[in-house]
Amino acid sequence: MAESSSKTTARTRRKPRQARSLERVNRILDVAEEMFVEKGYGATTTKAIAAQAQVPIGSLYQFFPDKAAILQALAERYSDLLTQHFQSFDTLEMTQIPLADYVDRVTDGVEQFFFEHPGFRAIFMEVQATMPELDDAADAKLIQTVVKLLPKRDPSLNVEDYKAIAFVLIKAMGNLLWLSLGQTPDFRQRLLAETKRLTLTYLQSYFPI
Amino acid sequence: MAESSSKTTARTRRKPRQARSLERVNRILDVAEEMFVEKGYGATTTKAIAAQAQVPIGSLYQFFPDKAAILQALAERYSDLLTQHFQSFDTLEMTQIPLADYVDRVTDGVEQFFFEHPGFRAIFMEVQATMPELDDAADAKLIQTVVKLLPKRDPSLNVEDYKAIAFVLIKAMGNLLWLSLGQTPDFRQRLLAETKRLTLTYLQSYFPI
DNA sequence: TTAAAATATGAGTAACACTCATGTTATCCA
DNA sequence: TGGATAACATGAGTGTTACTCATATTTTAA
Repeated sequence: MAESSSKTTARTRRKPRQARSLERVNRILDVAEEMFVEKGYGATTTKAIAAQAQVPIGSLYQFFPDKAAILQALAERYSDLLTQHFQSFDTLEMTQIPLADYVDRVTDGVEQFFFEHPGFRAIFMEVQATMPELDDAADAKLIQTVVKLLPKRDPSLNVEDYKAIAFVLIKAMGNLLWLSLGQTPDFRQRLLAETKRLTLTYLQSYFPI
Repeated sequence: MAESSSKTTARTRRKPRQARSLERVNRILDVAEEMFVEKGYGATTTKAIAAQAQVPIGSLYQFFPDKAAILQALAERYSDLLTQHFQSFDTLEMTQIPLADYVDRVTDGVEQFFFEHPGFRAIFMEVQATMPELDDAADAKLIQTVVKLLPKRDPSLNVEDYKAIAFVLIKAMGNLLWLSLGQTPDFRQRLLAETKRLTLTYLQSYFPI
C-alpha cells in the first residue's frame, strides 16, 4: 500500500532499448487502442491486450507501470497530432484573415479531428466514463433551470435558442470554474474574471441591452 | 457478463420502504461522502463504507446496485443544491439589473458553491481521476501553442493575458466540441455554431479588429 | 396465530491488476 | 571465442476488490 491513498505514483518502467521490445511496445499500443475503441477501457483487461498482442502479460508490465499508463501513452499520441493541427494555423496568411473566419476554420478543424479519430473519442471518453450519466444528469437539471431563466431577460428568442445558449453557458462556465479550483490563487482569480468576460460577451451578442 | 460490454446496466435496486432502511441508506451516503473526500473514490472500498456505516455489505448492495450508484446518489444531492442556487436568481430584481452585474453574481455564486462544498469537488473530481494528468498534459501543450499564436494577431497584450486567454479557449472550446459529439446531428450543428459565437465574441473583446 | 412477503446477513465467488522467481537472450570485454 | 554479466522474457501465482446468494430474521396481512 502506498502512502498516498488514491494516487498511485506511476513510476516509469524500463524504456525499451532494443528494437525487438520497441516493436512489442508499439504492438501493445495498437492492440490496446483497437480494444479500447471497441469495448471501452474498463472492459478491456490487460491480460486480453497482452494475448491479442501476442505478448506475455509479464512483458506488458515490463514497459507499462500499470493499465492507465497504456491509455496515457495513447493519449499522448493523439495530443501530438492535435498540437500539430493547431500549429498548421501558424502562418502569416492565417493571422491576417478576419477573426470570424479564423475562428471558423480552427473550430471546424478541431471538430473534424474529433471525427476522423474515433480512437481519440474512445480514449478521452474514458475520462468521464467511470460514471456514465453523472455529469449529464446533474447538468441537465441546471440547463433546464437556465432555459426558463433566460426568457425573463429577453423573451424574443425561441426555445431552441434558449436551449442551446443554456447548454453552452452551463457546460463552458461550469468547466472553467471547475478547472479554476486546481489553479494557483492568482490564476484562479484571473480565470474567474475571464469566465465572466466569456459569458458576458457571449450573452451580450444575444441580448444587446 | 452483460451483453453490453463497458456499460453495466445500472438497474435500480429495491428502494427503501421502511424507516429503518431509509436511515441506513442515509448513513451509508454520509459515510461514503466522508470517505470519498478523504481517500478518493477509487481508494474507498465498499466493504469499508459498509463497515464504517455499521451496515453489512449485503445490505449496502440491497440499496445500491453497484459502487458507482453511491457516487451517483451523492452527486444528485449536490446537483439539487446547485439547482436551488440557480433558482434563487429567478426574481424580478435579478432580471432587471445590468447583464454584467448579473453575470458577476451568478459566477461568484457558483464559485462560492464549489468552495463551500468540498464534497462536491471530491465527487466530481473522480470523473476525471481515472487518469490523473491525462487531460492536463495534453491540453498544456495545446495551450502553449495558442499562447504563441495569439500575439501574431495582436501583440499589444502581455504574456499573462495570452496565457489566460489560451487557457479559456482550449478548455471551453474543447469541452463544448467534445460534448457535441454525443448529441444529435441537429443539435451538434447548433453547438458548433454556438461554440464559434462564444469564441468569437470573447476574442473580439480582446482583439477589436 | 400464522403464512407469506420483505429485508438482513456475511462467508464465499469470480475477476481483475499486478508480481516475482526463474528461464532466456543479448552485450561486452579478455 | 568463451564466458561473465546485465537486460529482457515468461506465466503461474498473489492479493484485493466488487458483488452474490443461500439462509436467517423481521415485518406485514388475514
